[in-house]
Amino acid sequence: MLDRKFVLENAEAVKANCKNRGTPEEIDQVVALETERRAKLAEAEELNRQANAISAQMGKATPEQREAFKEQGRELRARKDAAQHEHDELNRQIDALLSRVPNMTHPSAPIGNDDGSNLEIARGATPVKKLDFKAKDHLELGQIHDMIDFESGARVAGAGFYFLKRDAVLLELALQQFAISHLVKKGFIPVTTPDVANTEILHGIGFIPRGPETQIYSIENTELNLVATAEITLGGMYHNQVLEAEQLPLKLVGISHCFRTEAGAAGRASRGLYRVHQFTKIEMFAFTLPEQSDVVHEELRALECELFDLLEIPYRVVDTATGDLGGPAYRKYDLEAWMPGRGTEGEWGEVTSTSNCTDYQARRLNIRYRVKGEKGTHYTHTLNGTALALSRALISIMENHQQADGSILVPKVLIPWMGKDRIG
RNA sequence: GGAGAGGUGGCUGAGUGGUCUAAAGCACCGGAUUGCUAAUUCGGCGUAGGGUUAACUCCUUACCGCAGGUUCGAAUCCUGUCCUCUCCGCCA
Repeated sequence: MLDRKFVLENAEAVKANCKNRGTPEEIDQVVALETERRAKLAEAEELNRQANAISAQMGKATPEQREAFKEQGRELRARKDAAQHEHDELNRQIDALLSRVPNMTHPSAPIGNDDGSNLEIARGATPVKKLDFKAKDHLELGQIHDMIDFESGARVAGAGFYFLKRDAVLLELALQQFAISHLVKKGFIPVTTPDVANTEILHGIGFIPRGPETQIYSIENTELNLVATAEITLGGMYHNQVLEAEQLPLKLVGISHCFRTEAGAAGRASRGLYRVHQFTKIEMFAFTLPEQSDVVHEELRALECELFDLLEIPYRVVDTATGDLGGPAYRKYDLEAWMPGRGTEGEWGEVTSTSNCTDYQARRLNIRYRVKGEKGTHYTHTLNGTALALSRALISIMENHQQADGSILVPKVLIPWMGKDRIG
C-alpha cells in the first residue's frame, strides 16, 4: 500500500506509474475521497472535543445544570458519531481503492506491458551445453530412475501432486542443505515457519485469499490459509512490531512449503514438476532500512546467481518489466534456468525471483523501525528472494546434467550431501 | 479438550464510573551540583492521525490485547473474541 500523503502530493507520478504497470487507476478519486475524509475527521474530532469539555464540567455541576449538560452531551456525541461513521466509510473506500494501486517502480526497471519487455541483463557462469544426443525431459529421466511419481500423487491428492522417491528425495534434501548452509555462512538466520497464516497476514504481503481466482488454499471455518511461499510467514513474523535500526538489515532464510491452487493456469506449459500444487522452497527474506534496500536487493540477486553457478546450471538474469511486476514489487529480478527438456529444443524457465518491495508490505503489515535517540518510527523495507525452488531446481539439475546413457551427474557441491556423484 | 488466572507505557506495577491530563519505581536522555568507583537533584521521556509552524513549534483527537455495547462520561461495568500463564486430560 502506498502512503496516502505521498499519493496526494504525487498524484501525477502515481498515475503515470499505474499506466506503466498496466493497472487501471482511480487516483483522482482517491485524492478527492482523502481530502473529504480529512475534513470529516476534523469535524468529528472537534465535536468530540466539545463533548469531552461538557463531560469534564459534569463533576462540579449543580443538579439542574447536570441535566442540561447531559442533553448537550448526548447531542454532540450523536453528531460526532454521524461524522465518524461518514469518515469510516470514506476510509474504507480509500483503502479499497488504494490496496489495488501497485508500488512505485525503480527508475531503472524496463518499461513495458508484459514479460516480452523483460530485459536480460546477465548470463550465468555455466554455458548452455550443446548435447550430442536427444535431451530427455525430467519426466522421462524421473521414470528411468524411479524418482517422481505423479500417478500416486493424483490418487492421493489429485492432479498436480506427486511423490518424490529415491534419488529425487536425496537430491532434494541435498539441495536444501546446500542452500541453507551457504546462506547461513552469508549471515542469514535460518528459520522454519508455520505452513499456514492468517488472512490478515496474506493481505499484508499482497495475496488475496478466498476470491474466485485465488492462488491460495484456505482452511474452512477458520482464518487460516496454506502459505504459497514463506515470504508470507517470514514477512508476517514482525507484523505490528517495531525493530531497532541497528538490527537492520535483518536477513532470514526460511524453509518454505508452498501450496498453490494454480487457478487459471490450466493449459499453460506445465509438464511435470514445473507447475505443481505443492513444492518446497528455500526462501530469503530481508527487513532493511530504506537506504539499504537497493543494495540488499543486488545482494539477493548475486546470491541466487552464486547458488546456480555452484550447481553448474546455465541461466540468464532478467530485469522484470513494469507490466509484469506484482503489486508490491518496486523492482524484480528473475533467474531463468536453461531447461533442455522443455519445449522442443529446450527453453528458459523461471527458477528464482527476487523483489524489493520497499515499504509497500511493511506499511500494510505495520513493521517499523526506530532509530536510537530519534523521535518517531519509520517503515522498514522488505525484500524477498528465492534461493532455490526445489521442484524447479530438480528439473534443471536432472535435465542439464543428464548424460547420453540417461544417467545424471550430481553437481560437485551436492556430492557431500548426496553421498554419490551420479544418479543411475 | 476441561478448569482457573491474567493482558495497563521500553520494563515492573498501581488504578473498580468524573482533575486518568494513567501514580510510583526501574531503564534511558538532557541540565545542575558535589572531589571518592558514583551519589543527589531538576527536567524530559510512547505511538498514530489532523491542523499550525521557520522549527516536533504550538494546538488537538485517538490509543490501557482487539471488537462491540451501556453512559453525558469507561483502563474501570457488560458481551464477544484473541493471546499468555497454571493445573488436569490426551498426544508426536
